[in-house]
Amino acid sequence: MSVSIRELAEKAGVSPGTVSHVLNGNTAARIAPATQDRVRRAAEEMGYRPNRMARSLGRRRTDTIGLLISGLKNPFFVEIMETAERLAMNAGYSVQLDSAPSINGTFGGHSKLSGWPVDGAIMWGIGSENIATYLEQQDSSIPVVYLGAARSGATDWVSFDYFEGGRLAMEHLIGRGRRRIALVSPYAFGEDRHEEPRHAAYMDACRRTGQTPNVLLTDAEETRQAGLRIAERIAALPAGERPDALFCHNDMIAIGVYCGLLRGGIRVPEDVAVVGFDGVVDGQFLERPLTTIRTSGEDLCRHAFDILSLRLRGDRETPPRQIVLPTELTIGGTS
Amino acid sequence: MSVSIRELAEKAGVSPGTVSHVLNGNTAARIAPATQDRVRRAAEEMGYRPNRMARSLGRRRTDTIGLLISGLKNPFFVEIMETAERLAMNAGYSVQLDSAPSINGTFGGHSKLSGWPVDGAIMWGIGSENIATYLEQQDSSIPVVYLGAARSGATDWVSFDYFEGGRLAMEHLIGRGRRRIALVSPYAFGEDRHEEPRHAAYMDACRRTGQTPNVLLTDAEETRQAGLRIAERIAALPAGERPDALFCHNDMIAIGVYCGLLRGGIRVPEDVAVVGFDGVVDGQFLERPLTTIRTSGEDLCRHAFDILSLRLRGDRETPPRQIVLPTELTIGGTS
DNA sequence: ATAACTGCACAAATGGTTTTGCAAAAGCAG
DNA sequence: CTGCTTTTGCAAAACCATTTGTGCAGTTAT
Repeated sequence: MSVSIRELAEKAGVSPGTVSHVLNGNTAARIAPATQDRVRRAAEEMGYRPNRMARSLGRRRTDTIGLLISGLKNPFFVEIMETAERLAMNAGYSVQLDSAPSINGTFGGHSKLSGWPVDGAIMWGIGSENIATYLEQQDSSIPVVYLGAARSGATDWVSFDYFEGGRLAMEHLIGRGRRRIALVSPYAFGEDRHEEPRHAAYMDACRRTGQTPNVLLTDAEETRQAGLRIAERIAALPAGERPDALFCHNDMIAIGVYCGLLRGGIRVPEDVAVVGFDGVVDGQFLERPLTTIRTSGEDLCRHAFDILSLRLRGDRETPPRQIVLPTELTIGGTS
Repeated sequence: MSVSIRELAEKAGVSPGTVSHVLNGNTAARIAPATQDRVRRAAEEMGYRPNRMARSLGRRRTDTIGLLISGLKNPFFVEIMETAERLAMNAGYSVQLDSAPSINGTFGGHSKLSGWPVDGAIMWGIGSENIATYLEQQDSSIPVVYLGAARSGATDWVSFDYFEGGRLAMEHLIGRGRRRIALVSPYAFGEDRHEEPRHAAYMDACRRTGQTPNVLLTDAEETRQAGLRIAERIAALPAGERPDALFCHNDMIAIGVYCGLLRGGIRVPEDVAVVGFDGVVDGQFLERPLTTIRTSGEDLCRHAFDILSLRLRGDRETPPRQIVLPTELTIGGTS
């Protein structure tokens, strides 16, 4: 058992309240320097650590932020996670991670969330069901910063300029003479995410260059395996009917696609060019680095944390911060 | 603000204690069915959720297990993490993740750990400093199951048969006629980890086949970047002085090595064979799947969790469980 | 002598759990 | 039916480990 504030108080010859005042640096309590010394010394000697449960209970805050993201199999989210962890630690917060298996995976009821209360949260804001479940468990008045998609209403969010990213990708492919570009996406048009800006950019570019849009769906998956399956379907087509370029919704899919194309005997980029999205490090460790639209998960998370810090410090009233971060074309060897 | 047990009790017309008994299914308290109904209904109506801090404080347990692992950039650890999360959730536990940036990265003092108390922990047992720091923060009497390395003393642990894995890798390479096999490892001999069984297996095989051992060190890193650098060094050698095979300490390194060799114009496996270790999914998404020694992070974690469950259920006295899991050679296209 | 200040103990509050105890109801022998 | 024991059902209180505001004795300043 660990040592309690009462034992420590006894050893230092003061009351528990005094210990608390000293150790929390409560200057309003005006504890004599000599007493402070005694308390601190005793705390050191006994290896006192305040019980975090009791402390949070009394203070009505946990010094913890929640991080709700969707599947660490995608290194993009690992980057966000590690950044959040780092920033939070430096600011004196802990992180409670709640990671859904996939972007569309549900937590299957609140029992699948950790359930620990947090002071605020950062969440990858796609699966609205997950968000609702999460907020239901938390005091719903905690500040939340959403990631990865523009949101309506007075919420704080940070996202990327996905439309511009899509435009960059399409421009690039078109500039390389591709005229039968297909989009590989987990999302069908008209579904819940019909506002997907990458789709819009794709459609836009098709229209401008007179191409017939061709969307290859991965059944809501965003994995390498899904990409692989898409590539197999493409490889099975007669050479004349194949797209000459694939704009993939993210790098995981693109990596699977790339790999599947090569295995199907299709040359990349000679026969089919491949462009991903996100700029995860994995894409740089193919024999040809993946052409991709780079986004910085670190920047994303940093901005989100800055906003959250602001709210946690009490600024609940200033207008919502809504940030759109730039994207950047990284030309690799697959296009 | 959320509703407290007192408010709920008032609404149901009972005392707070009774509410607690009902909601926790305390049969010893013999609450009349009708009263139970009333309480449950009121709880439902008011959306009551017990405050987890208060609950943990009173019960002296957190229903949370700690998971101390070393760097989710390596998908091997993601697999462990997700497994732990899943098993814990099903058993009614939450997971508090504490992830060091890398296997040798230090947390830099306890402020870098989340600091939330847990009922028990599973930890990847390499960095002894991290472990000490961690245990110092926790009630040191909590049960801990170590992962990934045999440990002395009466501790529970689960590991793989790394020596056998190393032997499999070396046999395989030797069977394919390789006679200038180098080991790529983050650990020098004689350092803190001089017991590293993969080294032992390597040395063993060298001795039996009369090869001169050749250990290429990555400066304690286990990343793709480190592997890439090793490959660059190899590519810079005159063809005659190059190893004809590389046995890499893990898949991350192997992927970097593979990639670097290709970019250096070296053919894999014709000029140099590459074998990894772990069997992470990333290795299967190179144009040639990586030959590797497959280990199941899921099995590892499952066993660890079983043991931890046992201890958490009160079995603290039975002899330590120490489990060594098998490894398996997966032949890909890089050897 | 009175007012202001100093330094700390004290106690209430946080939101639960769990043990104890007691009144009322039920069971049972006479 | 009475008087005793047992059982039932729940309130009450102690406890968990801390924070924080109040109050008060003792000291110093005016």
